[in-house]
Amino acid sequence: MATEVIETLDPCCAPIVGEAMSVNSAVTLAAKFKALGDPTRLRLLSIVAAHEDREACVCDLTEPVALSQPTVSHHLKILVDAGLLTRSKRGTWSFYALVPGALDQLAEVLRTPAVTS
Amino acid sequence: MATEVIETLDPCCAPIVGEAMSVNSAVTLAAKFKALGDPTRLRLLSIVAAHEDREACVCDLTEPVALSQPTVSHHLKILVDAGLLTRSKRGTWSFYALVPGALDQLAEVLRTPAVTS
DNA sequence: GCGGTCCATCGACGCTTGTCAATGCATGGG
DNA sequence: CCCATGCATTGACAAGCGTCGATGGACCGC
Repeated sequence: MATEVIETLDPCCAPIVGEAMSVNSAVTLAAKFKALGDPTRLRLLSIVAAHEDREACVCDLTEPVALSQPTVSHHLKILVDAGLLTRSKRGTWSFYALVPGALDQLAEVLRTPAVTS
Repeated sequence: MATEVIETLDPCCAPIVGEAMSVNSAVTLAAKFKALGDPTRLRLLSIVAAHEDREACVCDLTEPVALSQPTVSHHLKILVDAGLLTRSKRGTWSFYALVPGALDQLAEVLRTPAVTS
C-alpha cells in the first residue's frame, strides 16, 4: 500500500493548456486531482475550511459526512498524502487543516492562458 | 454502464473554501476532478490544447500516449462526459477540442478567497 | 460495389478504491 | 492503575477503473 507522500517539488506545474505535458507532471498532477475526485473528500475539505479556526478533528467530521470513523480517517489520509491537508496531533485529537495555497496552485494549473479563439 | 453526460447546471459551483459544500455540488464537482485524476487524460487534454487549431483526432493521440486506440477512445469519452472536451465528427475523423471555459470554471472553484489567516 | 481507414463499442482481465467491523495504540481523568 | 476517549491501522469485500484484443459500423477512394 503506497503510503508515500506525494512530492511537491515543482511549486507550480506548467499549465495543462500551453504545451504538451510531460509524463511526470501528469502523474504528479493526476494524483492531486484524483484526491479531489471523490465527493466525500471534497466535502471534508469544505467542512474543514468552513470550520472555526479553519481546522477540525475527526470527531467533527464523521457526523457531517455520515460515514464511519475509519472511512473518514482513510479519506483524510489521502488528502494529507496529496498535500492538500495537514495533520497536527494535540492531545488525543488530530486536527486537520488546509495546506495554504495548495488549492490555489491547482487552480493556477487549470487556468487557460487567454485563448482568444 | 453509465453513459449519461454529467450535468453542467450550475455554471460555477460555490468555491470549496467558503461554506460547507452541499452533497450534490460535491458529487458534480468530484466527477469532473475524477476525470482529471488520471495521467493519461491530463496528457490528452494537454496534447489536444497544444495541437494546431486546438483540436485533434484520435489518430493524433494514440501515438503520443503510447496506448491502444480503444483505450484512448475510452479516455476521451470520459473527458467528453465530464464536459471538458467536445467531439465533432468530420468525415471519418473524430475531432476533440477543449470546452471553452470548462477548466477555468474548475479553477475558480479551487481558488481560496483570500484567507488572511 | 469493395477494400481500406478511422473510430466506437464489447467482453474480459487484473488492479485499485470506498466502505465497514474489528483491533490496536496513545492520551488523559478518576 | 484502570478505564474511557479519539484516532489509525488492518483485513475483507464489492464495486469501479484502466487496459487490451476483437468486433462492427461509418465513411472514402477506386
